[in-house]
Amino acid sequence: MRQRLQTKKPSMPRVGRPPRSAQQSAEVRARVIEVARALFATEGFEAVSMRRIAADAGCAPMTLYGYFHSKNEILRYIWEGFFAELFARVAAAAAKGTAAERLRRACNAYLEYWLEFPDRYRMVYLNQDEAADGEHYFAEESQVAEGYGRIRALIEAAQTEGTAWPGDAQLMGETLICGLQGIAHSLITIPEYPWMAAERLLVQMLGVVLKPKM
Amino acid sequence: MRQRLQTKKPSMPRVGRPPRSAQQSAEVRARVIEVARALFATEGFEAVSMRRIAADAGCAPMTLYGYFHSKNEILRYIWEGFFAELFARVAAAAAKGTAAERLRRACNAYLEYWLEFPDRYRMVYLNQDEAADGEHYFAEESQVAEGYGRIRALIEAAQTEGTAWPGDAQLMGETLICGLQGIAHSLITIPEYPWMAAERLLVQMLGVVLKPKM
DNA sequence: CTCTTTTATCGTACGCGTATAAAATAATCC
DNA sequence: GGATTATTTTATACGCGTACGATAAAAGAG
Repeated sequence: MRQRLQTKKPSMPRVGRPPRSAQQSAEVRARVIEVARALFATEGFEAVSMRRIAADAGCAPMTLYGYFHSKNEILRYIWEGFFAELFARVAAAAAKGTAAERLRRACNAYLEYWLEFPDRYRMVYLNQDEAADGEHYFAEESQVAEGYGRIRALIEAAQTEGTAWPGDAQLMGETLICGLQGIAHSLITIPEYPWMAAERLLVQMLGVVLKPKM
Repeated sequence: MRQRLQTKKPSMPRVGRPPRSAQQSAEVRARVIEVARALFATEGFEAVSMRRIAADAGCAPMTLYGYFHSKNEILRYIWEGFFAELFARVAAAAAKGTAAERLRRACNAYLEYWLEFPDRYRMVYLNQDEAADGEHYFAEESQVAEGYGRIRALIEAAQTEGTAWPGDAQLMGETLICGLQGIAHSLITIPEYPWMAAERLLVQMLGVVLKPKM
């Protein structure tokens, strides 16, 4: 009943078909992700089936499950592209100027990105499923936590500039992020309500951090 | 090929099985909604199938579609109960005190409701489908628009009190609502991030409207 | 080569939401 | 009483995500 003892690492079988190399896996995954990205972009996430992705990728539907846990995990890989573009825009917007101006423009770029691509917003933020154990999550590590940190740094710089209110920069940053998120969410998911213009809401929201302009 | 001319109102057939009375429709709908509400509350929206609702309601699955356009429309009827409880709590919280205190407590009650029932939040705000023509939407009419109006009135009262910043009360109200929504959304959908306490985020967010306390 | 073992791929099947069309029902007309 | 007709109810079927088990493939062992 006991597993056969191995001479090398624990559970390294010496016989049998070898598992895919990391490179093979990465290649297949990359092809599937690219196929899925193109389909989702033109037809939308819900409208594209795993059968369709498999057909375009040249394999059987269930083969995809050897590389991804679920359709949603494929989507989560595609988020990376969204966030990369988003953060590139935000970084470009916040490249120069006073700390207050950089913060203002960064927030504006953030908001404009989601309002320009509401379908992407829905794919990311109206996603019901939460990642199961071992799924690719694309959580705080990498870009997102880094972006949050930059917000806080900008707030601290604005505070030393005298253009931001004094107070806990972390708290102010999280509040601002929630506020931006709420503006995007409300305008995108309740479009039938006659919201004020996003720029005006943003200016008002920035009041949690920045003192009013002269 | 032409329809037969009718003597009474246009398209009032005089023969054939008569349509359900409004009361019959209402009774069946109410029973289905109650059955669905109970099931959704214990098992969650996704986990409950139309077949299951139909079995509990004592009809064939497709019969439900004579009374509702979709599973999501059933859910939208159930929202009404959520919002009724929410607004009752908000109204109770805002019953007495200065305008600033009432606003603060109303916002706190709003936020606490969703944080206490995150599943309800997800059912309402992570809902992908938008209502098709003719579906029961539960949109601004009734309670929600009324709630928004009350927020604005409280802000105006706080302005005359001198406890709120001057400015466009409508703009400030929408910004505050977006901010509350964003706090709820972020804390509920990204629970793995170490957010600051909701009360602190709320106090900070109220800064878009209220002057700091002494 | 064949046998064994491990992994990769895929065919089949389940329950889902719901479109469609057949069946049942309830009324009037003759 | 049929026969007709408008409406309600339901049986069937489709494509979906994916669990499960069968099959194919790739390696060492003999």
